[in-house]
Amino acid sequence: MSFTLATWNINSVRLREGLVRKLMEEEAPDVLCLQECKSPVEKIPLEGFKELGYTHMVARGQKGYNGVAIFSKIPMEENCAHDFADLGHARHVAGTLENGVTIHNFYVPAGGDVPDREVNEKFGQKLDYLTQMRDYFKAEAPQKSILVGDLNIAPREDDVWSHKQLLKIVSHAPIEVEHLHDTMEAGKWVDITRQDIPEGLLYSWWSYRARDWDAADKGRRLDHIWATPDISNAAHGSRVLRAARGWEKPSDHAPVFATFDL
DNA sequence: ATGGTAGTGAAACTA
Repeated sequence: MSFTLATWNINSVRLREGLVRKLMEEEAPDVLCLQECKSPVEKIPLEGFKELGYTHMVARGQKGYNGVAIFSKIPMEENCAHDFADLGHARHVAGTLENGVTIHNFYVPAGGDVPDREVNEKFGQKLDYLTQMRDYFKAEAPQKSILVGDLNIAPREDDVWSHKQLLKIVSHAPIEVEHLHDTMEAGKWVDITRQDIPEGLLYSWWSYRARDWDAADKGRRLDHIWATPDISNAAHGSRVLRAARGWEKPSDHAPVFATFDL
């Protein structure tokens, strides 16, 4: 079977229910992973999504902040949910599809403004979160698994509009990129987006604060799709739906897609 | 060096 998966930081699933439905109707991924739902699970507007065929959901939520959800047209059961770094935040949930593929959906802490844990507690929490992710995947090698989400790190030079100017900016600082690579290695994860699109500038996020995000194009690739080696060669068709950043009342993130032929 | 915008929820926090 073949299935298409998308990951999108929606920045409020209730405010942007209409945009989620638009994506479901126009792009129709089999599985849609959302981050920053900013909603308790019981207030997620399920009905409209169900009508479009997304009859399965696993989610974790809280009031006002964070929140992750996976919507699927394919039968899916909850696998697990972890509170890495013990922040008490809804930042991870995992589901297993009926084909045996497990999907981990993450919203990694943004990490505040200063890339130094000595002066910025939030940056320390981000590094600790990544370290615990690493240890979790090192303890038991994930198999037939996909990891997606807003990882809040743009690891490569061509994942940002200016490598040089962002070296001291949280999301592209060397220490956090190192932590992300450690997490990747621990689970033998393959970066599917860059497997499919190995060359060139590629972004999934553009700040709300830019005067003209499209013309300025000062983006970063913060949203990722990874897979374990046993299914990584089944992946193809990766893309970023940049157009969604230009929709009315948009999220500051664009959805990222990949297709798996299994 | 600063401020620019957005969401939640009704001030201050987070991004």
